[in-house]
Amino acid sequence: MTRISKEPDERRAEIIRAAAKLFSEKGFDQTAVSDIVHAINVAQGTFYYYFKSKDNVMLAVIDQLNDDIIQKLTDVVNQPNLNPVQKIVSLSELEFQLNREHDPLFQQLHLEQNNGLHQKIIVKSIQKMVPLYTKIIDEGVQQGIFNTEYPKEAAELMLVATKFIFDPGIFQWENDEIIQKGKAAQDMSERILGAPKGSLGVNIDVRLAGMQRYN
Amino acid sequence: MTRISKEPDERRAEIIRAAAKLFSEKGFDQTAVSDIVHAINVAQGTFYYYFKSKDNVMLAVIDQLNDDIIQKLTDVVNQPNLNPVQKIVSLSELEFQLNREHDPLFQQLHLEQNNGLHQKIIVKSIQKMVPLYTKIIDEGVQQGIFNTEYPKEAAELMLVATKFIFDPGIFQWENDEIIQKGKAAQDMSERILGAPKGSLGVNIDVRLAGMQRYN
DNA sequence: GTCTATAGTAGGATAGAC
DNA sequence: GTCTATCCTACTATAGAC
Repeated sequence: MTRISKEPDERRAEIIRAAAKLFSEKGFDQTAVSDIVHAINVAQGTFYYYFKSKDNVMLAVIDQLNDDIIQKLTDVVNQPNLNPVQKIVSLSELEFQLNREHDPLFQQLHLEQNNGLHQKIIVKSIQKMVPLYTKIIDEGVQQGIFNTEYPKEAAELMLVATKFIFDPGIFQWENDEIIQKGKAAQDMSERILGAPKGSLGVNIDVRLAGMQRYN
Repeated sequence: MTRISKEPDERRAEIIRAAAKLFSEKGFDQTAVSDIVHAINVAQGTFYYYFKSKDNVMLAVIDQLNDDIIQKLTDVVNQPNLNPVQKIVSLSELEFQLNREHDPLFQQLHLEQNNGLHQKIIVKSIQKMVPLYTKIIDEGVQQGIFNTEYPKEAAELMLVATKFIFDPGIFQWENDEIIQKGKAAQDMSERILGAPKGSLGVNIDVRLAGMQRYN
């Protein structure tokens, strides 16, 4: 085969693009690395020159999508005319709107065999969201709406708990269990943040829906 | 090779034993299924007759160890002469004592490539511990020491958060971060359970150490 | 129902030439 | 940076023996 050299960034992007397409169409497990390289006429070795593993290219694909979402969520946090409670609610609503649960790409991750990859993606997503929630909680504390000595840890705990507990790939619950856990999450969030009982109850349905979906 | 039939349970146990030995000695990834079957002179087909996959036999190995631990923890919960706070502390102390973090078998699970398997094991462990903590919290509520409408969900939230956050295979923290998160965990646990501030602070050092280790 | 022997497939990953 | 060639090993298939 004739050798065609490209700019590293371009080649890398090319691989990601082809991988994303195939993962969506055929599924992650059904797509072999050889499929990806055939699609763009490069050798298997070239793939491994750019990516450590097949999992790794999936991570790159997801990262691109997530960066987009994080940017939009950041805009909400920086809204000057929302109070902290409104911001938390808006964040949940936006997560719900932007959720990719039904994107075939994300469906792949809920399969048992992709647990490891899925976990990495959840952890990355949490790490990006923690600063956003921390900032809101900090504001709330300053304004006397919330009361906690541990804003960052509270954000982490709530994010880790909800992302993992409500992920259908990790725990499987009945519908009534999800409703109960949603109510509990509201109660416990209020306690952790030192917010008045019921204050985070606005739009609880939307928040619940969001919890079950976003990864 | 001559054919030797054994009781299914015996054969199964034999495979688990051999696998545990090899996984400990050579590592999980470095042990091929062919190594396991050679060690006990059975055919590859026999292995797959008893286990669906290599991951699966690792799960069986870990399950055996965990059942042991759960039994001992259950004994603590059933101690009649301990109050709920003492029980929670004792449970943490015992988890610390029995922790297998330094067992080479468990070390394997913290390797990146075994994330999926590791997660399954954590989830299983949480599912077994939730009833224990729920029972303690229920007792505490009845005795007016705790105050929550969601004992089970509180147990789940605390377990999920601590097991995942403090697992070195999932999140990596600096020492000072761990200390800070330990303090936060105490504060948030008290809030979630509706326990007096500082009431869960007994032996915080031991609880912290436990959190970082047990999977 | 339990086990062997054999043969093979699939596909992720790597080494080393160019 | 790219390619060719090859490795490795989890897993499957099967046909038949106890």
